[in-house]
Amino acid sequence: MIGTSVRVKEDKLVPAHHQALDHVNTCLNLSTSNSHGKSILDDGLSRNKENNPKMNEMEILQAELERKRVENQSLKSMLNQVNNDYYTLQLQLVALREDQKSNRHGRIRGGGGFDVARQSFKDLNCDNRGEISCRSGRDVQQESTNKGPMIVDTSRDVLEQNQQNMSMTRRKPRVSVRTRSEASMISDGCQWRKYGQKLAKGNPCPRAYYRCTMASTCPVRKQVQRCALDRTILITTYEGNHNHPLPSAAMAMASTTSVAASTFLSGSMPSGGDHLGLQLMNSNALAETLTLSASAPFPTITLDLTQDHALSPNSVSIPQSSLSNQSKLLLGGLQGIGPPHFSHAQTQVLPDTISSIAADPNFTEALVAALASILGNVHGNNNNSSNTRD
DNA sequence: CGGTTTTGACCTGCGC
DNA sequence: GCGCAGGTCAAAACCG
Ligand SMILES: [Zn+2]
Repeated sequence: MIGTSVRVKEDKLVPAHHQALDHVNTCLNLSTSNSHGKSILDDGLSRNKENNPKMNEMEILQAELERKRVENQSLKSMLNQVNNDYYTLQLQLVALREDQKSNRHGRIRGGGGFDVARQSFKDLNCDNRGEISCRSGRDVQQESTNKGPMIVDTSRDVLEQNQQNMSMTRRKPRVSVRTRSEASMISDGCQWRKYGQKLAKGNPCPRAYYRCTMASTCPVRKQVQRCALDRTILITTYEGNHNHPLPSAAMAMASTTSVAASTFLSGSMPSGGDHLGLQLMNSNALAETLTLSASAPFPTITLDLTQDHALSPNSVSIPQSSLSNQSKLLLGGLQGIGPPHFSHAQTQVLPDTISSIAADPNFTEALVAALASILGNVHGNNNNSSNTRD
């Protein structure tokens, strides 16, 4: 049982993060396990040298197997750690850049000055790392949207930001994923607890509300609802960023939603309107449609994974030049084509850090892995341990 | 028995 | 102010 789940996780992990694995390999000291394996190997050699060459060979293979197993385990834990760190750093980088930019251009951006990068940064602060102490009680506010401020910090800056957060609470970006699925919920690696269900107007299918239970203070929520027009389509909407370490299985989706939200909030929406859509092809020739919308009550990024194989890359409906850099960054990552190229006109807007993230193949891999896991869940079986009764 | 789901009540924002 | 709709709470039921 445990072995099975580990193997599944491993299969998902390795192709998605082989770059990270390479990186791990360079710094991982495997000498302990290697020498250990070798000593076993030598013992076997000395004992069975004359008697049975086949036995000898078998022991060699067994020792080799054992060594690989130990190596594999340490690599896995290492990879898990690297993934966690990577996700954390990624959030911090995006948020930090966003923070600097907003400091430069004044606190409130025109159009949609969403504050989630900063929020995710503070989410990280209330993580189990205590070295950053500038927490302002954001998650309290985010949790209790309508219950008034519960912060005692009297610093003017903090209060000002709190007020801004209050005004922005209703504008938290969301990342919506449309998938074809018979199951009640796509499995994204996280643990969720259902806390409500509503019949939304205009949709006979009820909308379910879930909250992340991997940490008691985690602000992440998601809504799951079937499409009214096509009930085979499952719409999963994520909101917020995890403030705790994630299992590798959940890392892909969390990274994608987090980066997508950060992408969206980082401003630079096309000036022509508050809604755009485009279609893209990833390396597996599966078509997705990405929609950014700021006109909805909540700014929402919709990732449409319901259209199979039929779309042409020519169907991009919006010229790339009208996209924000970060949008292109995300799309480039989703397509698995490596770092995107940016026009000179927009290079100024692009933070170096974002660029370096984009240039990191791990980033691309993570995004592609998210899609792969989603698609795997949709096209494969959709069993989710926490929702077997629906 | 602890965690999760169910479900009616409640809260809040918004349009009229 | 009122009604509506979306979202959340929390007690009870359920489950392993
Ligand atoms: Zn979480």
